[in-house]
Amino acid sequence: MGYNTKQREKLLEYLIENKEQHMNVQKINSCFVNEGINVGTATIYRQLDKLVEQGIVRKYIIDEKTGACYQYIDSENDCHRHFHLKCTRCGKLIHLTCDHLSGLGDHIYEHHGFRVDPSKTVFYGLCADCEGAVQE
Amino acid sequence: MGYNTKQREKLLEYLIENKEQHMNVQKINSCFVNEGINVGTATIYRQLDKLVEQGIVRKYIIDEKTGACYQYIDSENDCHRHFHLKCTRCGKLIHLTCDHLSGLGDHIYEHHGFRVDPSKTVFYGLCADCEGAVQE
DNA sequence: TTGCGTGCAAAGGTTTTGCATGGCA
DNA sequence: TGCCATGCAAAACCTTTGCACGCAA
Repeated sequence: MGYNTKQREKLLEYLIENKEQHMNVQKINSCFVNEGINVGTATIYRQLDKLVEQGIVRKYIIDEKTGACYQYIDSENDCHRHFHLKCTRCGKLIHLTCDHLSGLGDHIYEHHGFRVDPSKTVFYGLCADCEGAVQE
Repeated sequence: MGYNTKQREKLLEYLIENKEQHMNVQKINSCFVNEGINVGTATIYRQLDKLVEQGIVRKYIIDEKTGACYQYIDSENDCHRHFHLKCTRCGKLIHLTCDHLSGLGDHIYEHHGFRVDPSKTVFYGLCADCEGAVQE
């Protein structure tokens, strides 16, 4: 399982504190800098890889430009069917909870033989605010 | 709509010729080199951006490491009404017309106030063939 | 003590940008 | 002619890697 270094602890602690949001390496890095914690970027990447492999953290590919995002998997209310909605106008990212879309992946798999990967799939469209703005 | 330069024509021609598969900038570039056509990489990126914006080409993020892929949108299919499944392994694009899914957009709109645009939304995952191949 | 983890810097890759030139309309 | 498009090179960006050192167990 690997050593339990203080860098790993700090990283995990930070991800748990921010488990409602997506974090990328940039955010993590600047937070550590602000708090005076010195953790090399390479270490962050290497530890994140391990955390993902161990099933503790989930990695999302939402936007090629901002890089990969990471999120702690809260075992109490985690959902593998967690999808994302991204507004093409304002760029807002909305997390869609599993209750509403549960069964979507199953349906596509059972009826169409396709195994959807929610960590890569993003629904594009207009959020409520932007749809109103466009129609005016 | 912009000028109709010979670089743009060559690029579009090439994408149409290969409309069954997705192409990345590297492939496009080396093909042009082989044919003795000189088109700068920056131009390819800039033209692809425009083609995507104009709805002529669709852009895919399959894998963060290999970079973006592009594919001509075949206008014979009515791609505004159905969803698309993209296999991250073989690149196959599946046009999914399904009653069960057509209610999906309505559901998301009614419950989350988000207007999904099916022509821009792609489900990433593994097709039946590739899922079988991976498991072996 | 053993060997994994770390930090730094350099390298890897894709994509973007600045600027002078070229070409479409 | 006016302005957008192009080409080249440099830069920006995220991510990975090599290597010597440090630290957990």
